[in-house]
Order: sequence, then structure tokens, then C-alpha cells
Amino acid sequence: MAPTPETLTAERILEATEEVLRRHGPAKATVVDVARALGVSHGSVYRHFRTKAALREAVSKRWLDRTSQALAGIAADAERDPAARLRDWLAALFEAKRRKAGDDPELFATYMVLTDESGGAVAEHLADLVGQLTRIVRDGVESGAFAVPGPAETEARALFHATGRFHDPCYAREWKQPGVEDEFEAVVELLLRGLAAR
Amino acid sequence: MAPTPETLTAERILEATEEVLRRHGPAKATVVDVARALGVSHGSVYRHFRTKAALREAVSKRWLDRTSQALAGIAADAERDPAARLRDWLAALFEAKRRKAGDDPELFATYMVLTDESGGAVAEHLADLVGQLTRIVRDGVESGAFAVPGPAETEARALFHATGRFHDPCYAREWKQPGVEDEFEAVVELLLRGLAAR
DNA sequence: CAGCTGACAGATTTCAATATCTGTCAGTCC
DNA sequence: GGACTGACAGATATTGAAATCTGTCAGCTG
Repeated sequence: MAPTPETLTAERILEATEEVLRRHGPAKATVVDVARALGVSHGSVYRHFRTKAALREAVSKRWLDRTSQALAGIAADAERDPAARLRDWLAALFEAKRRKAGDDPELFATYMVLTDESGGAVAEHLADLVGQLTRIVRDGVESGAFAVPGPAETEARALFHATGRFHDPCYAREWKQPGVEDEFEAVVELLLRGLAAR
Repeated sequence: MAPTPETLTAERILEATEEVLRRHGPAKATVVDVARALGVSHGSVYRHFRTKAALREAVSKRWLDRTSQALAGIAADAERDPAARLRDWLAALFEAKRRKAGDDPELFATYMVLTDESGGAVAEHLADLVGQLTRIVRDGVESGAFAVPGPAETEARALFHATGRFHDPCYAREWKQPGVEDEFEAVVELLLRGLAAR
């Protein structure tokens, strides 16, 4: 029942931190700014997050989780053809990243800095995504659509690495260029041929 | 006949510049330093390179060309099985990059900064590498070992992009980690299956 | 006269003083 | 007594003046 503006919660602090990051950028966003935005002393913020790094990592985690959840639906849809599902999943990941990077480049750069710092949260996120891919590959192998020599997870990881150019932030610049769509198609087709049972 | 220490040539300037970069790093290497190392005034350096950026780009180009030439031999060896050749070529590229990054990380970081600046030289280099791959793919298609739906160059570009994690400097950190060899194998196997005629 | 020098203007970088921030904690307030 | 404050020490960032660098060019030199 506690109304938002009354109690100071981790959630409220995270929201304020996102806002401060959006306004000031990652280099100039301070804990004092966050506290000021919430109308409290910065000591109170440290009651909920042990360090500034922990606060920033929590913001990263929220952001990364939003992407994961959008894709989880495609990965889990066991009814559909695994090849089509894989294609859609990879395209959705590419599209999501590309839209984020294109719509608000400054905010995207902010999150790039944050995730660079947040080793743990990123590792978890990547593990989650590879897990989703593993599910699709395993479904494909079980249905006879795919044939792979080793464990499904090895193949999933290979798929993830091979498509890095279309989801890894370090390539964000290239996502604007004209030919990328075709490059993406070519890579995905090549990978699907490699997966297909013969 | 002109002996090295007498005349000031572009070549000598490039060598001195590499040395200065190795010593001082990319941030603190100045044209004045290069001139001092050569025992000339910095005005003389500008007689051979219009700007500091042009000088640095020339250094990048030399460095990139060394890598290209090492691989060209594998790509051009028309006698060998294209699949084996492709495997070797990709492994050689990975190994070369990994060795450079591992042996002298500081120097590698220097060259990462240089190539980041040198858009043109890098684009040429990448085009060269994709050209070499195209040759291998075309040979494979002609010999009946590979079957691809589109032009060989599209496929070559897809191969290059799909293996980015194992040659793109932005992943240099990961090349030290234990599992990379296996990750590389998994990606290459998947790609070769995608290329193979059935 | 071709190649080099060195002084110069404007741009960039360095450095040290100054201000701000992080993280702690004794104490205040419901 | 549990949540919050605000002063504090040490670490980090900002700032502006001084030093250095880039790129040019008139003149020297062999």
C-alpha cells in the first residue's frame, strides 16, 4: 500500500539513477545527483546499494533483462519450426539492438559504458541468451530438423559467436550502414545450412 | 646506392615512427619525437607526410599488410583441398592476431589505436582479406566441394563476419581465456558444414 | 635549386590548485 | 530502534594558466 513518493526503495533509486544517467551521461552522473533527484541525502542511497559500482551494475542488469525477456517468448515457443524460430530469434536480437543504438545513440553509449563496467551482470545476460539458443537447437535436433555433431549448447554458443557482428555493441557503428541487412541474411543462411539435417 | 643514414626517405621515417610509437605509446608519440629520433627538424618530416594523421595511417598500412601477406600464400595454394585451406586460413588469421595481442599487449594496443584512426587503410585491408577468402570459396565451388546459393564473395564476407570474434581486435581480451580454441573449432565446423555440398 | 631549418600562430596537452565526489559513521528524528 | 542526515577523510574530477605540439613558410645551405 505504501505509495511511491513516500518510502525510499531500491526500485525508486534505480529509476532515479536511470533518469540521472539519461540527463548527465555516465561520466558525470554522481550518487549525489541521484540523491538530489530523490530529495534525500546521498547517505540514504548507500543504505540500499553498497557502492556506486553496485548501483550502476543494478541499472545495467535491469536494462539487459529487458532485452532477454523480449526474446524468451520466441525461444520458448515449442510449437513452431525450429529453423524459423532461430531465424526470428536472431533477427529480433539484431533488430532490438539496432533500434536501441539508432534511436538514442547517446543513451546507448551510456549503457555501453555501464555494461563495460558490469562484468558479472553481462556474463549472466550472455549465459541467458545462449541458454535460449540452446533450447531452440535442442528442439531442432529432437524434431530431426537439425543435425549437430556435439552437445546443443556448444552449437548454440557457436551460433551466438558467429552472429556477434549483429548484436555485439562494439559493432554498433556498422548497423547504420546500407548493406547490413544483407550481410545479416547471408550469415544466418550459412549458419542454418550448417545446422540442417541432410 | 644511397646508404640508410644519409638520405631522409619515407621508409626511414616510418621505421623511426614505429620505434617512437613502441617507446612512447600512441598518445604521447609526437612528430617532434620522430624528427628528433632521426636527427632532423620536424619540418622535414612534413615534406614526406602531409599530416601527422597521414604518417600514422602509413604506419598502420605497413602493419596490416604484413598480416595480409602471411595469409595470401594459403589462399592462393590452388592445389590443396578448399575445405582444409579454409580451415588453415582462418586458423592462421586467428593465431597471428592472438600471438600479436598476447606477446606484446602494449604494442598491440598501440596498433589498435592507430587502426581505429585509419579508416581507409583498414577498409582496404579488410577488402583484401575478404578477397582472399573469396578465392578459396570460388575454388571450392568450382571443384564441387562447396555449394553456395549466391555469389562467392557474399559467402566469403559472411565467413569473415561470422569469425569476427576470432580476428577482430575488439575481442582481444577473450583470446586469452581457456575455452577459445574450442569455441573457434565449433564455429569453423559449423561454417564448413554450411558450405559443404550435399 | 632541392632539401632542410627554425621561428611562428593557433590548437592541443599538461599540471597543479581547487572543487567535488565517494563511502563512513556518530548522531538525529520519528 | 530502524531510517535518515550531514560532517568528514581520502580519492577523483575540474579548471585555467603555462608548456608543448602541429602545420606553414620564408629563408639558409650545399
